[in-house]
Amino acid sequence: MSVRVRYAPSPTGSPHVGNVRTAIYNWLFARHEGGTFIVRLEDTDRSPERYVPEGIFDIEASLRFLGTLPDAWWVTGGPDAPYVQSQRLETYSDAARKLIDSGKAYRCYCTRERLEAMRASQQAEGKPTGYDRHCRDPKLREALRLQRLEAEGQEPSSVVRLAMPLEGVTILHDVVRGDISYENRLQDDQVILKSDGFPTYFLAAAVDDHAFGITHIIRGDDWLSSAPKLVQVFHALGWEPPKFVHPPLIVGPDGKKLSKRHGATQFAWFLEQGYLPEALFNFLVLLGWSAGSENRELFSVPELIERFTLEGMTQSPAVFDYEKLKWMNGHYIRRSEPGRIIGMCLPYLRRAGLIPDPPGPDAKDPEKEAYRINVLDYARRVIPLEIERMKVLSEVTDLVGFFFKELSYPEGYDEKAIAKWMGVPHLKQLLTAEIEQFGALTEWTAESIEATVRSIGADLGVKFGEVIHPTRVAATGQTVGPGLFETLWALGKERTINRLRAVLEKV
RNA sequence: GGGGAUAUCGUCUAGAGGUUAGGACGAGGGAUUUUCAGUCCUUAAGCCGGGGUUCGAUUCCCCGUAUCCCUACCA
Repeated sequence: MSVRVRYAPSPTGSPHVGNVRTAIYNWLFARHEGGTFIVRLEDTDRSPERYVPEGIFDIEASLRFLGTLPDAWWVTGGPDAPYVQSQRLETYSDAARKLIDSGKAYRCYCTRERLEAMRASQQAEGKPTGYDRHCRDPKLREALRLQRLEAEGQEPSSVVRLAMPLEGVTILHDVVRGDISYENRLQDDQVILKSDGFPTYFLAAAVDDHAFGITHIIRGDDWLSSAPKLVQVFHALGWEPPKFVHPPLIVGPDGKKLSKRHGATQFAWFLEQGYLPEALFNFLVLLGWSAGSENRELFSVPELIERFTLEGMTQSPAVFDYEKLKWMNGHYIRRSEPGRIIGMCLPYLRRAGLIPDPPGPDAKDPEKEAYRINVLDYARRVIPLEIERMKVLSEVTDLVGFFFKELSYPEGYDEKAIAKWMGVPHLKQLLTAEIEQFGALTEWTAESIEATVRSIGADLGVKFGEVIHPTRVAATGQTVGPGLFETLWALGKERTINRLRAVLEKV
């Protein structure tokens, strides 16, 4: 039977990177096996604090960004549509009814108050917490129902609970962890249908996984403990559960499940910061999976599809190392087509106010032309010089800022840079000579600039560094940056001379 | 309190009875060079503890310890 896997996110906002990784694993496995990758929305939790309807767009965006497109989902539909659980409520209530009829589940009329009191006393006595199965007894259940009926004057609300077997064990066959057994008597009579008519995860997942013909459930390790309940729902419904695959959790530096406390974890943040899809993809895959003895960590997506097997899954939690991600992102930035990086950088420059917004579609041609020459061409000349220094795209604004900002000495100049180089004795002579000789250059190239600067240095009788550094500071306001000559070239003759002149006037 | 899982450099990991315990990020040093970055070379850094099994355990088993996860009308 061919592999069918699913990614089942909930719309709670921008996806957590852990979920993104789960999506990647499912997608890779499906692609490696030539199987089917299904994405369905688990929107059965309607409580306002957790239900974020717009989250669905973030989920879609994350899948598109990474290129892990499903074979079937709510966007394109598919043979098992709909792929949104809130649109399948009848299926779940049918299943619940079937379970009640067969005695595998029962209605529970316990109030939240009773449940809370029960839990409180269990905790106070140091006893294991869990539902006391009060309503599993038909007599007690009916008594409670009548009591509430009388008090409330109408049929009381109820939930449906799974009647867990009271004996025996549930064996979970986990592909990465082997067989795990759980004692049934320790499992709760889980609520499977809520009083609002929505199913809980356990019912909905079992029903849908069965309906979709899912063969492997690949999901985070945080689901491992509750897996026997899911398995029991399958059994109760008379179905064979899929195979389970529980990759390890992604944790923070403190070893706890990665969350906001550890820094940004949401997909949207990585997008804003300027992480490349291939870097995120590559990095996330390696958090819980390894290509074995290959001793490599840089893989293209096709290479990963080729290599991705469940045997490569690791089993201990992985700390999310932002530094390593940055390194990898820098690596991919450097290996990208510069044009692509430039295009991705422009929005950051615009947002930082370094370059203006492009003229609208109905702008006049001369205006468009001016924008192309003054803004785009300049950006295209300047950004490539900083590409090897970028770890994330958003850094571009700091990196190329000096190219765009208006500098007026000492405004905009780095203090330490001034202290170090704007007081050297030969400064005025140097700047004067540069302004004059640069002005006379007919060809403004890195080579011609270098030749000019070198000869000025020789005339002044100072070491190369003694002319390089002051020149850089005068022209850029800082001590770091790309090679001086390409920097001046990119800056342009006019801008360079203007800046040098402004400095000369003030020192 | 109960249950489950996990345990190799600081971090991600390779290893599947005998290895100089390998690679990567990060850190240190060096080279290149006009700075930074990059690139190249290089150094330090690890098998949780205790019992077994075995001629021999990082590796297999048990116990302990530690950590994490679950323990909701959330997923």
